[in-house]
Amino acid sequence: MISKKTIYAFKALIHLAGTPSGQPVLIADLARDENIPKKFLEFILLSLRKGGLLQSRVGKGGGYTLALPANKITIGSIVRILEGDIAPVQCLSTTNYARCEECRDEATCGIRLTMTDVNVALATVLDGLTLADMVERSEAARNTLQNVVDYSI
Amino acid sequence: MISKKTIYAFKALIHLAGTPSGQPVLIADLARDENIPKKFLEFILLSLRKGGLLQSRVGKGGGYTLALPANKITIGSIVRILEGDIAPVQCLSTTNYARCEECRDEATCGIRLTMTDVNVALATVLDGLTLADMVERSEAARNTLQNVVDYSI
DNA sequence: TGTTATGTCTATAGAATTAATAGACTAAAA
DNA sequence: TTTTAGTCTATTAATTCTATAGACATAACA
Repeated sequence: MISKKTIYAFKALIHLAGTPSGQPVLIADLARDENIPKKFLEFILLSLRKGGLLQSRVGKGGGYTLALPANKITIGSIVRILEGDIAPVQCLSTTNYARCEECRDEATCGIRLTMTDVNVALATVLDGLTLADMVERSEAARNTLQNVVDYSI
Repeated sequence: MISKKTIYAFKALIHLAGTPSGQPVLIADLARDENIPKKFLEFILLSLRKGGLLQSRVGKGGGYTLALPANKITIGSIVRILEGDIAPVQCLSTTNYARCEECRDEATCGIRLTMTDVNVALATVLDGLTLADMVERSEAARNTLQNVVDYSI
């Protein structure tokens, strides 16, 4: 289950992706519009910036903008930055590897050998989806619904 | 990331799958052999029994056995019992659905529309793997390693 | 029948993680 | 040099996860 922190990040990124490019958005505005606790959002945006997904400018006229086009920002990269990892077991993590406490032998651990498949499946789907997908799918759904409404009038 | 509870469940189930069929295993033995806190394991085994994956018998000669052959026990079913769910967002859960707090409109939520793919990928891989895979892959790895050792002598 | 073995159940305590807040600091612009 | 806005470090609050305790119920067997 994805944490609230990551959901907040998605919301903020979607908001930024929908802002005319170059126009910085203030943390305060983002927090208000998306209903995210401001201080918590600060921390999230900072993580995303350090992760290379956002750019910021301080001072008047400052704020946050995407550092890349939305279709270059994968959902996987967002999750990795905020959840620390994607792997279902830490002994499978590349970014955050740790041996499992009581693992007698990693090479023959049935849990690990099976979770590898899960890890690959997750990484594949998460790295195949981007912020642009989030925006586009939402728009597509809105349009479809709009048509339904139009017809029904 | 999978919880310790679920890892303990895997270990216990693998142990049971490796026990001659019909032979009940005591909680105490499982706890000792697999290095799992006994009371915690009690609770885990109880959950698995209520979930239909284990059978138990009380009294002398009692203990736990698998309720199904290992190749009929999917990893997905184990995870669902212990983690409550598989879905990355609760609004996508079938077993445990809940509307996301601040979701304005579920039908057009970009997060939800994207996480659907993740949900499907996860369910597919988890329901395609079984306890038997865990056991077999471990054995296969052991055999391979054994051969390497043999050759090197 | 009663004694022992074993799982069941409810409650609670402790630890770890996640979510949220506070306040001082730094950088940029006008 | 004043105002705006992000940065950083600490701390607190809430929640979830892990673990433990103890009384209870059930089955086997002498």
